This record gives sequence, structure tokens and C-alpha cells, in this order.
Amino acid sequence: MLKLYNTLARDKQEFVPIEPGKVRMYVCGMTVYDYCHLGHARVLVVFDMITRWLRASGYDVNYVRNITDIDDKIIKRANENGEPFTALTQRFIDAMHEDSAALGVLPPDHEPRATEYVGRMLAMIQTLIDNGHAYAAANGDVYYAVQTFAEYGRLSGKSLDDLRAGERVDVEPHKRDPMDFALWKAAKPGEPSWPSPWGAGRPGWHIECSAMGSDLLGQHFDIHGGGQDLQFPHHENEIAQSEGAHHCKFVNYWLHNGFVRVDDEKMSKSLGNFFTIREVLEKYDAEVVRFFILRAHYRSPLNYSDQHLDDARSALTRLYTSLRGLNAPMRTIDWSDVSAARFKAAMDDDFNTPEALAVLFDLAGELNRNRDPARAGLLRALAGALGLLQRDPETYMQAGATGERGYAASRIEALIAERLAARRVRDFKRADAIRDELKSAGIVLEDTSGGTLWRRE
RNA sequence: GGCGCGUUAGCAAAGCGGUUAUGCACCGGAUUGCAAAUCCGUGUAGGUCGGUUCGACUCCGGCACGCGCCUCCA
Repeated sequence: MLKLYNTLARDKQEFVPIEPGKVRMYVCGMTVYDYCHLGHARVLVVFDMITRWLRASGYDVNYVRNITDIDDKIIKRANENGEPFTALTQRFIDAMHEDSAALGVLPPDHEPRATEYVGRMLAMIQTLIDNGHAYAAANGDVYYAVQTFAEYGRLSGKSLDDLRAGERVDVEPHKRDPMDFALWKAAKPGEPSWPSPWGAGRPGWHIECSAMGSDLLGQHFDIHGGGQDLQFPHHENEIAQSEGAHHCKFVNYWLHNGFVRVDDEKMSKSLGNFFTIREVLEKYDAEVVRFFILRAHYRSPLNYSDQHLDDARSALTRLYTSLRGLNAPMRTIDWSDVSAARFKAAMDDDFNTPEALAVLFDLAGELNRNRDPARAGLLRALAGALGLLQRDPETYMQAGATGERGYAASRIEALIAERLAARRVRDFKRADAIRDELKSAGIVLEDTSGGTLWRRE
């Protein structure tokens, strides 16, 4: 029985899908004006893991992750670059696809772009006006009137009074209430715009997700996810828009992943303390990064540092080491097996990946003691549910070893052969010199009964 | 100021009202020509003060510290 922490209920709840056997899930994706950083990597990996686990649990999942390809920052950045905004967004969409593929993130079933849904958004805004939830202001903006939605603040646990009393609420003369938010923004000169009944303009950020979600998944669906920072105001506003327009419950379960931090501070564009995915992948194997993310529970904060990545690499190497030289066929998982059952119990408990990984390490230890191919197959199959351990062990061990400062595989093999010859005549001085030379190049040799294996450090 | 979350060993990170988490690092032993890997073993925890309990890291309360949201942010 799958239980998940629902932000809306502030508690773990048993997962009951709207339609038996099916899960409809929407996750807020990226605003594409720059390369994705590690915070984005976490959303990608976490909801990929959740999708994989739901599928492993037998659900038919329809996973939608949108792309915001029109907004203030995109326009600003495109103007700075002197390029059409569409050229900018396409470039970063391509980059995002590269990054997520590297991290082993499966493509979502649908990846709608905001600019493709403007018509749908306009219709929804009109409905909100008709329903008395929205109003067109004199400046051409259209706002949502938060006071008309009684539940406003329920998701984030804030009351309108508290919000208004907040220190940083700016007063906007066209709004009836300081907390009202824009559904449609009137175009300023030189900005990309779409025609509308309220004049040329472009959609507000929040209406995008309401429109895309309801179009692809229906007015009421199972799971909505995203980073913790989207809880307020973005998701709060989505609820107000969707329920205000459709008069039915929007989403049953709200899932929010924790932040990636640097020195105990949130990693973010505005703080400037971010590391892009591609930056990190220059130094670390993508699977190590994925493992690093899944090592922490998805709702906990995750501190980024080279030391933690090094640590993750050593740990992942232990798992791959246990599979070395074993023919581990992928099989259907027998969930009645004790280890498999432990793994399932952990994952069913709000996707407890740290606990699930502990099961994998126990299996690795078991394999090191007893080289049983069937158990190796189980280890790989369980890890596969997390998108891990799917490569050949030697491929993983040797990946990234031949770089600028590394040695080509052929050269390593030649040196190993030379060392073997030296060892045969008990010239250990020469043999050790070769090993030291490779060691300084980041290559570790391991003499086994079956010959000498090598791996990058 | 309002609302919320966290504090576990050297580092990272879980479960659990009483029984080994797990990983990295470290130490002892086995193995090895020496290593590496692996195995066996030891040690290192639960911010602080109080309460509940036969018994609390685990429940309750105070305090301290840290973090997040209240503004674009995954």
C-alpha cells in the first residue's frame, strides 16, 4: 500500500487513484532562459523516481511536465542577447533535454509549452471573469480576485490577512487587493504578445499550468508536484484558478521536493550560488549525481558539495563492485523475497529512497560473500526501479578515466600487460612503479584471481 | 512581524517507545609479493532543559541554534 505525504493534508495518506490503476500527474517544469542547475536536477530526478515507482507498482502513469517558454526573464534575456525569444528558449530546451537524458530521467509523456496553450489560457481567463473570480484592470492587465476564493491560502497554510501583513507586499494601484495576481499582462512596447479581448498581452505564469494541466489530464487529477518554492504562490494560485473555473476539486495529492542547498543556503538563481548540471557533469558521472540526489529523502534539504559528491561516488562504486564479473540477468522482481519486500516497504512509505538504498547495500554485501547471479539480478532489478545500476560494471568503473590528463584504455591495457610480465619474473619494483604511475593518473589496479582489473579512482 | 520545517555519531543520511540502519572516513584482523577490492570485527550518535513512561533518539512542552515561505525561483 503506497502512502505519500500530501502537502494539502500536511500528513502521509494512502494513495487512492481517481481511476483504478491509473495515475495522472502534473509537475511544474522549467522556465527556459538559462541552463538547469542542480535544484532543477532534483525535481527532474525526484519525479522521475516517483513515476518509475508508480509504474513498478502497476499503475498506468500519465506524466505531464510543462515548459514555461514565455515570461519576464525570458524576454529580458532575449533582449539582452539581441535574439528572438523563441531562439533562446529552444536552445535551453535542447540543453535541458540533454541534461535530463544524462541523468537517466525518462521523458515525460507530455511536455507542453506555454506558448502552445495561449488560446486555452484565454478561454480559462474568460471563464474566471464570467464566474466572478477575475477582473480586467484599466491598464489592460487581468487579475484574479483572491477574496472571491474562500479556500485561498489552504495549501500553503497562510491566511489572506497574514499575507497582506507580510513585509514585502508591494502595492499595485490597479489591483483591488494587494494579493490579487495577474492572469494576463498587457504588452509593453517591443514585447512579444498575443491578441486578447483585453488587448495585446501575454499570460501570467500561474494560468499556464492550470490550462495545460486541465487540457492534458482533465479538470481533476491525482498528483501535482514541484519544488517547495512553488507551493506559494504558484500552486496556491493554480488551485484558485482551476477550481474557480471548473467548480470541482483540482488535485488530490500535492507533492513538493526539498531544496538543494549550498553552505546551508538555498541554491537559486537570485542568490547566484548555483551550479549548473553540465558544470557538475564535467567532474562527476551523471549516475553519481542521480545517486547523490536519491540518497536523501525527496522532502529533505540536500546540501551540495564536492565532498558529498565524492562520497556518493565511493558508495555507488561499492554497489557496482559487487556486480563485477557476475552475469546478472534482469528478471521480474519477486516481491515476496525478503529483500524485495523491504525495498518495496521503503518505497511505499512516501518514496523513502535512503531506506531503499540501504537494502541495495545489504544485497551488495550479501553478493560479496556469495556470488549468486540470481541475487545480482535482483539487485540490478531493484536498482533499476530507481534508474540506477543499469550499466555494465566495468563501463561504470572505467567511465571518465580517459580525459585530458587520463590515459587511453589501450595504453592502460599495455601497461597492465607490462606489469604482469614484470610480476611473472618477480620484478616487483617495476610492477609497483607501473601501478604508481597509473595511480597518479587516477587509475586503480586490482589484482584478482581472474586477472588484473582497472578502474578510475 | 506572520506561517512552517529542521537539529542523529568525523561526514552524509533513515527507521524505530525497549532488539546491528545504511554509506563514506577511521581503527584491528584475514586475504595479497606489496597493494586495491573483499570478508570478519571494534569504536564513535541523537542540540538543550523539563515532562509522560517500567523504559525515549523515538511521544509532549519550554529554550537555543539553523533553514524556508510570506517577491521571480525547482
